[in-house]
Amino acid sequence: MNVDQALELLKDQGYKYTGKREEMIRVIAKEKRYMSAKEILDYMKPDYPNISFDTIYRNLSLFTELHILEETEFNNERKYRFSCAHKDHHHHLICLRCGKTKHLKLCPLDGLLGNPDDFTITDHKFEIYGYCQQCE
Amino acid sequence: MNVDQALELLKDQGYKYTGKREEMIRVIAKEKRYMSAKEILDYMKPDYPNISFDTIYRNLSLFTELHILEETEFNNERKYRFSCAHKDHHHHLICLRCGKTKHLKLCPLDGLLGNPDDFTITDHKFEIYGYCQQCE
DNA sequence: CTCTTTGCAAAACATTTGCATGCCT
DNA sequence: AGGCATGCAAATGTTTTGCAAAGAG
Repeated sequence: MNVDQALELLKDQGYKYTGKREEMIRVIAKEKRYMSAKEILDYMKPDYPNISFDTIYRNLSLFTELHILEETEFNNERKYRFSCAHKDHHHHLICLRCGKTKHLKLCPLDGLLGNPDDFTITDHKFEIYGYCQQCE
Repeated sequence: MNVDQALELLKDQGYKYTGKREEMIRVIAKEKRYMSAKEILDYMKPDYPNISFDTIYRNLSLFTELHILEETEFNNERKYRFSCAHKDHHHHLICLRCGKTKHLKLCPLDGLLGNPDDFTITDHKFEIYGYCQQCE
């Protein structure tokens, strides 16, 4: 999904266009990495000095609901991190320092032969952590 | 590792034996599932009415450091479980409601052909979430 | 006796909510 | 105009820290 499609989706679902929403999506799309709410806020402060955490959080969860963003946690931080969603199911290598991501086509669930009979699978997480070249 | 080995390890490392530490380890070992700090606290309240979150958290992070416990997060909460006897590298199916786990031999990293050259892998996480028979 | 562990209280921190005002459509 | 979006302030919930008292070796 690109920025324009995301904005289109918002509009289609009856949500309003605001400059803040657009900038939030643009920043996260441009960075191509998992960002914390605080990082996103700091990015927007220059353009919107009064912007508050509420707006960031409210929009982050809206975007996540609409599958515009993906959410994860790592580094034991009680912090959500967000990045742009893609259509295809995929997983990530994630840099523990800067949050940068690399895509991974491999999905380990493909190696499983359907549901175990005593457990209903609803979701899964496969992430590889480490350090990218710049952060090494 | 079993409970006695865990207590032994504590002693060997110069940490003191206390009834609270023992009960914490016993409870988590007995439950065989991921528990939150609050769940552990509630379990111990009857025996130690004055026990506080500080003690729980301080001991949880000590135990995790010593690899007596494993740590993960889901449902937006950090959870801990007793690190079981399995020496082998493994992953889990985890019940999102009760935290119960099932072992999984499959490790997706085995399907990867070594390190990508621009990313140093240090760690990974593969967890399957869903609901166990009782919680369904 | 000495050093660790604990409880208490309060701080730190990320996140959420109520309410009144402001802005998109 | 009408309803969603936002800022402010305050609440929530989890985890952490400083300090003095209690407990283990």
